[in-house]
Amino acid sequence: MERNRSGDRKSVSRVPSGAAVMRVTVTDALARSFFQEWARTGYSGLSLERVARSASVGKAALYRRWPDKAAMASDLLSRVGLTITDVGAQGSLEDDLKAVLFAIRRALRHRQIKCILLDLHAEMERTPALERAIRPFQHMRRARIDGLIDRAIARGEIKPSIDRETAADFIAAPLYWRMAVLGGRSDRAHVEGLARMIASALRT
Amino acid sequence: MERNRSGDRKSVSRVPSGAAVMRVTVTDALARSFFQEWARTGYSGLSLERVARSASVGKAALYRRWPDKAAMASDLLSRVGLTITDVGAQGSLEDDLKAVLFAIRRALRHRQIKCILLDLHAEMERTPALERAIRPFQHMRRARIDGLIDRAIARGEIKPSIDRETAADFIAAPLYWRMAVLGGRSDRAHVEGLARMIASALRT
DNA sequence: AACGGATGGAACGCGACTGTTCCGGCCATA
DNA sequence: TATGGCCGGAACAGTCGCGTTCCATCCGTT
Repeated sequence: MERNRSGDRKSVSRVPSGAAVMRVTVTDALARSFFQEWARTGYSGLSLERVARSASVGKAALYRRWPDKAAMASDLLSRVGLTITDVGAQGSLEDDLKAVLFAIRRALRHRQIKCILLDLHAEMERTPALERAIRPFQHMRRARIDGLIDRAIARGEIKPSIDRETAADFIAAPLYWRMAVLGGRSDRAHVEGLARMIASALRT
Repeated sequence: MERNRSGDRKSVSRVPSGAAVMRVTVTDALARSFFQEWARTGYSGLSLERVARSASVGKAALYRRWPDKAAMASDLLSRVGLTITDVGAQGSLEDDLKAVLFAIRRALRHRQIKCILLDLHAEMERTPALERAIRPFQHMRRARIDGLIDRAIARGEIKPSIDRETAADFIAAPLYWRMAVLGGRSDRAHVEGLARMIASALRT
């Protein structure tokens, strides 16, 4: 085998390409393929070579942007973080809970997000870089739930002495468990029942 | 390179081995190494070659027992299932809950079990064989929780109209979320608070 | 209009894992 | 006591991904 050097007869036709500036379309295609492959194969089975191939992009273009898998994951995750929108304050604890739960449900309904989250939680134990990348998300979620609890305390709906950490666990966990871990569904009635039960737990 | 066939001079010393019956010690060593490696590298990064190596066992001995990774995982998981013991009925809903929660906590305290569970939940989405292997566990857990709920209904502590599925989610999820997903701790007081809050939610 | 760095594509050397096959040696069972 | 078939070890061919390097081409910027 020989390199395809000048002087060789053109072995196969080549598609034109290139410009003096990184093209956003290439970066976006790589990001899309990265998440798609992540959901399909899991993080540890994720091959950057395949990512580039499925994005119809040269491998060199990928490695010019990110040095390795962990850096790529961290960078892409941090970008997604920026697009998260807050849910406003509703009138009561139960309505606040419903708003948060519906937001969680909206995310977990996407099979891709569900798979990546499950995989991420498993991989964090082994790849500290991922844990660092995901921390901002956890803080954001925590802050939102703290706000929710503050409002409920101000309204007198729950006691100020509540263990906020455990309260936060109660809000996120059952829906995640049902949708992500068990792979079940969650309709409107389920979310409303959940909100009622969580509210009852928090009032304890 | 040549095979090490009869007639060659002994190239290196070889440790004696072999018998006409599969040795349980070999099977056990493979099982131990399998779970150890699983926790370390995750299912998809799990190499049977490494499993055999770390068990100090020939690769052939492994492949003589199981045809591939999925079969090995299914078989070993089903064996572990047999060792699960039931927790007896306590006097009240809250005490029943505490018993179940302490059992869950005991399991999740082992880093190895925690890692494997997280990984399993992520991998089930991709490897149907694992889903099939784990189903008996889910049924077992479900049956136990159904029993707990039946007793509480009989005592009049909760309504017979309760959504048992959601109730089961409430029992398992918060502790799993805290210990496995977030990597946090759970002391005795936490479990007791959890039991109180879950009981309150179930009574809704 | 000219520049220069990005582009798709191809290949490289390396290392790892897979599933299989062979061997001589050994020992639990019948 | 005889022996069948398991044992560790080693090698195999094949596949795959890694991270790098080269090329000729192209086109957004200045």
